[in-house]
Amino acid sequence: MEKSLRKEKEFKARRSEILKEAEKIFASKGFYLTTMSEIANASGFAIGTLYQFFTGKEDLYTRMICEKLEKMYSEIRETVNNSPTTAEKIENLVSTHFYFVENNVDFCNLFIRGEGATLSKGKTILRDKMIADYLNHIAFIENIMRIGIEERLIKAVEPRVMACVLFGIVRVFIYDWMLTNQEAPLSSRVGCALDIFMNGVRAEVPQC
Amino acid sequence: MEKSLRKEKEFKARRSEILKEAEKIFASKGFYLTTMSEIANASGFAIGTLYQFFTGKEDLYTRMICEKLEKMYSEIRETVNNSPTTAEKIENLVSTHFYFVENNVDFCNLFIRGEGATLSKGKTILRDKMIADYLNHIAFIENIMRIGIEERLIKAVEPRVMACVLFGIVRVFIYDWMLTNQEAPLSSRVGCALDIFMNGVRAEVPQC
Amino acid sequence: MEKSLRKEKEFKARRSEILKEAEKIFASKGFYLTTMSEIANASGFAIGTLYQFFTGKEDLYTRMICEKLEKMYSEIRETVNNSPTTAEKIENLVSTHFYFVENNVDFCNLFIRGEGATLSKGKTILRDKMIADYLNHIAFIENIMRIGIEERLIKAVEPRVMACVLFGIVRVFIYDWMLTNQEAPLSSRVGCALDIFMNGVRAEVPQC
Amino acid sequence: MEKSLRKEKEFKARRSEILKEAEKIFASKGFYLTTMSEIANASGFAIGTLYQFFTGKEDLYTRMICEKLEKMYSEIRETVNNSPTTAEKIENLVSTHFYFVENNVDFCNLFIRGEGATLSKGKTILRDKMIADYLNHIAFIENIMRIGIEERLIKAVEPRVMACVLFGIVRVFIYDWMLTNQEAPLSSRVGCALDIFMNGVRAEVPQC
DNA sequence: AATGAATGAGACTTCATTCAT
DNA sequence: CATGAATGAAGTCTCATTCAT
Repeated sequence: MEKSLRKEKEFKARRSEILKEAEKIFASKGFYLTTMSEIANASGFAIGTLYQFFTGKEDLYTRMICEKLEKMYSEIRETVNNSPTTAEKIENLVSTHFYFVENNVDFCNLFIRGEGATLSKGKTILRDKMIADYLNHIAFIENIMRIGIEERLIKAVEPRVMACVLFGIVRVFIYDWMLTNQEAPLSSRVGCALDIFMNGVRAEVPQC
Repeated sequence: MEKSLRKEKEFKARRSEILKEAEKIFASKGFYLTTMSEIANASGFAIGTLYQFFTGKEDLYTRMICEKLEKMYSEIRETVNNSPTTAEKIENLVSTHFYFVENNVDFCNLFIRGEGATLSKGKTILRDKMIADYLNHIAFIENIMRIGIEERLIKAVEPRVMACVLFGIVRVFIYDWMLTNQEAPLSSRVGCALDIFMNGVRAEVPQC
Repeated sequence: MEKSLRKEKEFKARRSEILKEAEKIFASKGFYLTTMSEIANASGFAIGTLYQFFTGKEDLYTRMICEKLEKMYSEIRETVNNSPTTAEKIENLVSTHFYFVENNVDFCNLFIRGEGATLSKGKTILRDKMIADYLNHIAFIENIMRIGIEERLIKAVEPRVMACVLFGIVRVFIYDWMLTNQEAPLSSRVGCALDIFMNGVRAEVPQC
Repeated sequence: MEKSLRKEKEFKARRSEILKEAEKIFASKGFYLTTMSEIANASGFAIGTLYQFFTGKEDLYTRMICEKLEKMYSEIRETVNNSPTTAEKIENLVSTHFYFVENNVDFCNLFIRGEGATLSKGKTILRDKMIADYLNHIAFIENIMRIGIEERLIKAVEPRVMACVLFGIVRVFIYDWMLTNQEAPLSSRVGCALDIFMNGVRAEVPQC
């Protein structure tokens, strides 16, 4: 019992180690230019050993992406759900996302690269998963919008559209930050992003 | 003279034919799962013939992407530059982009897939080109924002940020439309997108 | 009649032009790394035109070699046959050979490279031809040796062996000269080569 | 330790097996007409396995040639160096060379064929190596000549020239033997070759 | 007769996966 | 359970040759 417990633990530790190293290499070269042999080398295991943790290269890649995305989304959700007011929820939706990106630059590079929509011939598992994740996340934001509308914080237009816009703004800030590699941390842009989202860019019409 | 002219024309026509078919296949399977043999088959040429038009698979892919992007950006710019007012410029910036996407769904799929940032081992030509294109486009939008600020149409915050946001909104509308494949045409969302960009999502605070 | 004569002449001139250029390229890169396209370019004809003069790449190569070798051997033979004494025959056998090499360095490179023994799968035409040429030449020298023996200029050992040795000495002088690219002309070594051939290297035993 | 030793040994055995089979095929068809697939078949390995021992076809070919030449030259040198007198050194220089040829007919065919001076486009590694080997060997013989001169066995003309001549004689005997495929073993010609080298072909002038 | 674009067979090489040790 | 050598399918690209113009 104890023995099997330790084994279980060791197994997970090794698996994590592999995923960690794989992430770096995949991030720098993409799925196709990364070889199993490289991952084996980097993680200190033999090639054959990788196949005890994953059914193949594609599985390794897919799980790496999925587990990391899972982590990101759950972090965002948890923080948002724990925020008392809607305004704070919205703010944390953005700031947690930014925070994750800052701490996982390599991983996020994969998405700028964007690879992986279709890996092997027939399968679109990863593509489907990523679309599902997107739709899920949009639905999650949409819900917040809906609450905001009820609370009269947000105007009563299609909440889904607003959710998309917010997500689009988040994504473009990330994209721009990763490409331009600014000195300022991404998280310093939260206020800026939210201001435009909330108030738009139109100049204030002077009130009588 | 006449003869060489016709040859020139035929050459371009064949090259276009290849690019057209390659676009479809690349769009459906990505760079790596697409084979030269498939492109040859689809375009009705022998494999060797492809190499008279392009130096290799990578060249074929790169040129296909670049030429199409060139076309998109020039269309957008032309329309925008011909628009008399800033408001119209902004509107056309969005609508022309949407229009292009609607007419080039296959091609745009490549970007959802996002592949191609790094193709061969050392080269990042395509990646660099795409980043340059992005920065160029942002600069172009930024300029419009700047004019808008002078005209007091747009509020006086960093124009580059507003440019990014506008681009992000455009992109997320495209992304969402391509994933959900709505019945409504993408171009029907222009107004909606612009409204949020201009006015934000905040509920109107009732003025006393 | 006159017309066909001019045509005939033009045909030969073009053919020669092709062979001349082909020789240079083959000499610098060998048979396999030389392409028909290169030869076409260098000789100023279209690829297709080459096939009006030769049945293919192999034929072009084979004829180039054969005709040049033919020229060399006939030059040697003519000079030798016109030499009055056996001593002069032997001297000219060497000097004419050296002279040819000096004037056809490119061509001779092909033999240092030595390529061409077997070109296409089943055929050994060139190999056979070159072996035949070798044996012919040896027989020719052998005959001179035989005469020398009769004249008591040369000692009465197997004339074929002496022929081989003479040929071997000629060849090694050529080889060495081409590799070391000495400033001194190859022909300046004739005396030296012949001295060893005639007298050997043994120190003179002082006669009582 | 013991294990890795056995592995090392097995590795070398396999590598040798491949080289041995490759030698035969290369010898019969030359570098370009030999395919990796043939070598794989002949040696009983899969194509991919060849690439665990050699970086490519060219490497395989180059190493095969170089290692064999190395063997030949070291055999010759060892025997010569162990010979007490200069006369014996010279004799063994020839006889060991002949002996090697008799036992490596296939390999030596490659040199009659002579291929390999230039393999791939830019590289002349093999060519350079072979030239270096030639010059080395000539220098080695030259040294023996020099000693012979000191000992008054050999006459005092340029030792390098005599070295070349001796090498040329060796080579032409080999060449002739391989082409005519005589029943008599090559090694039976040592005396004959040396006699001409030492004494020349001139008829003895009858001493008073 | 001259052209040179098109052809496509076939070579080399890579690398995910397996399996005997 | 770990290992890593062996496998071989499959992809890219070259280039001699053909043939319509």
